[in-house]
Amino acid sequence: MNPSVWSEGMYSSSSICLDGFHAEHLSSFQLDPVLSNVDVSAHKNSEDRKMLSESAYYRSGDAGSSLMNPSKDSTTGHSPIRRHPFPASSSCGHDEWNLNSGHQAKRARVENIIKGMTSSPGMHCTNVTRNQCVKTDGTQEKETIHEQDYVETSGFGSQRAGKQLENQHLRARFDHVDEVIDTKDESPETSPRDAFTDSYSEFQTSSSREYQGRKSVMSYFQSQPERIKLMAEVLKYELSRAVSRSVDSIFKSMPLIQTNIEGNAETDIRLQSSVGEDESGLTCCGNAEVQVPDVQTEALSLVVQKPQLENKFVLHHRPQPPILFGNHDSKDQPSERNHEAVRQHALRCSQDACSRVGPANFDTLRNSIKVRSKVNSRSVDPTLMESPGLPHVNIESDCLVKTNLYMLNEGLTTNHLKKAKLMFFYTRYPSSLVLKMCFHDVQFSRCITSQLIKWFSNFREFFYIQMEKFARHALTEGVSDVRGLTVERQSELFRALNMHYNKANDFQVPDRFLEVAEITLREFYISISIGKDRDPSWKKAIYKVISKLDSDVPAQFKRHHSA
DNA sequence: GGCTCGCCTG
DNA sequence: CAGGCGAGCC
Repeated sequence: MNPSVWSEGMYSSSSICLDGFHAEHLSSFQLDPVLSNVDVSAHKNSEDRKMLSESAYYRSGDAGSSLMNPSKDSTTGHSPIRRHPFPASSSCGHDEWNLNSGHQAKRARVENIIKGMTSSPGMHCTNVTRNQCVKTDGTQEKETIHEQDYVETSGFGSQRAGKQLENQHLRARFDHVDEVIDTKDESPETSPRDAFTDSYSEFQTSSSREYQGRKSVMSYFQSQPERIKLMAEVLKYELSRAVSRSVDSIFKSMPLIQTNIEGNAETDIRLQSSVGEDESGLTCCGNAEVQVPDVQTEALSLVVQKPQLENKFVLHHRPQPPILFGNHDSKDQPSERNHEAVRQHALRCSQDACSRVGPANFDTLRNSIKVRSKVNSRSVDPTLMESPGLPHVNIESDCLVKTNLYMLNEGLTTNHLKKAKLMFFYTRYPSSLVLKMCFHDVQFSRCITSQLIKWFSNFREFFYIQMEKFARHALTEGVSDVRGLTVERQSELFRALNMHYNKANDFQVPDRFLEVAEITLREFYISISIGKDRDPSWKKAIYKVISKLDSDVPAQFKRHHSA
């Protein structure tokens, strides 16, 4: 029997043309490893479903607030502690805020503001439009600033010009807030909100009779302690803004967590949709190597970037370096260090924010995050920014959730396994460095490393078993010339290997792997043919030969900023 | 002693 | 594929 005929004719009867598949792959290759895989939509859809369900879990607030905030009312979804002096059903208490309610209620509210207890988290002001309820609690806070302004301006009367300057300062500071207040359906006589809205205009046009009427009532608050409280409010607002900016800086650097921490379905959807609009074409990790028109498959791009998918980190990223704090030189920055930096920074920031901001400013912080999400989602519909059904999410829980979302995978996934199998086509004995390079999204530990090593051990085991089996089979078939032992894409041996390591058959197996397989087959054939297999350790020599045939793992498998 | 490897087993 | 085990290496 002709050995060359043996290798092909014996095993190629039902072979498939993988080269044809390869060409097909090339035609469908796209740059984006995560989003361009239209041909694997079925697979991706299942992942998306998982993502959506998991993100919905976060959005529901159950993950953050219910578990983490035992004080939350499980039936209403809102905190049972309602610090706002007015019930939500009264449109922020407008009806109660009348002249007859007296000064005590106002004082109580102002004192609450100063104490940072300005709002009930779940309250939604129904009589406001545009941006007011975007930041439900934050707006509430700003609204109270207007109340303060009104108090001050109403108390101004014919008094000091310095007080006027003070109010003008406040006017300029909160000028952008003025436009958010709607005064519909409320008469100026009975609506304190209207009074607040118009306070400055009334202040400037002191001929307003309504204003004059309120002035006499509000003059109660013109005392020095009230001014101090007013300034305290300003300081509190500044602190809130500073905290918000701090948090924003985190999310600018790590936008991928915005979707999940927000708990806002609209935001989530918009972020998802904006992904497709992102002209940068980069994933959150900014994988540059995927833009190299290398010969690889969609399956590879799926597997390589799959951890992001599994972690619901599907958001795109602007061109700036993704996750660097302090050091903006992304070159030669180990990904592990970047991730660790993110974790540490997020932890510090979140802990810092949680410890510094008062209970009221937690809400401001939360709303700042909320708005930031909208900003990044591009086409922002202000109406979507109102989320009446949005359950109150305990900001402290948010802090923990956010921090956890920064974490790396602490376990290997099935996609890591798929990736490892594809890597086996290049390296049978990967070093720990290569493993860390290729699985940079995994928090390496002894356990993880051992598992990866074990995987490749299992891969080798299967590989060598197949080699021995086919070598013995060739011997029984009477193959006498080792040169006739070849491994080609049509051969049964390759099909068995391909089925094991590349079950989906959508990865272009490198030719080098065929060469290595052929060498291995011949090594086994020779050893068996000369009786070396009687030595219990006869395979060791073969292993030693094969271990020297490893190739470099392509850049697609490695971290994005590795050379 | 810790680690890796291969073999065996489930 | 993972766990257990022993061998070998450093």
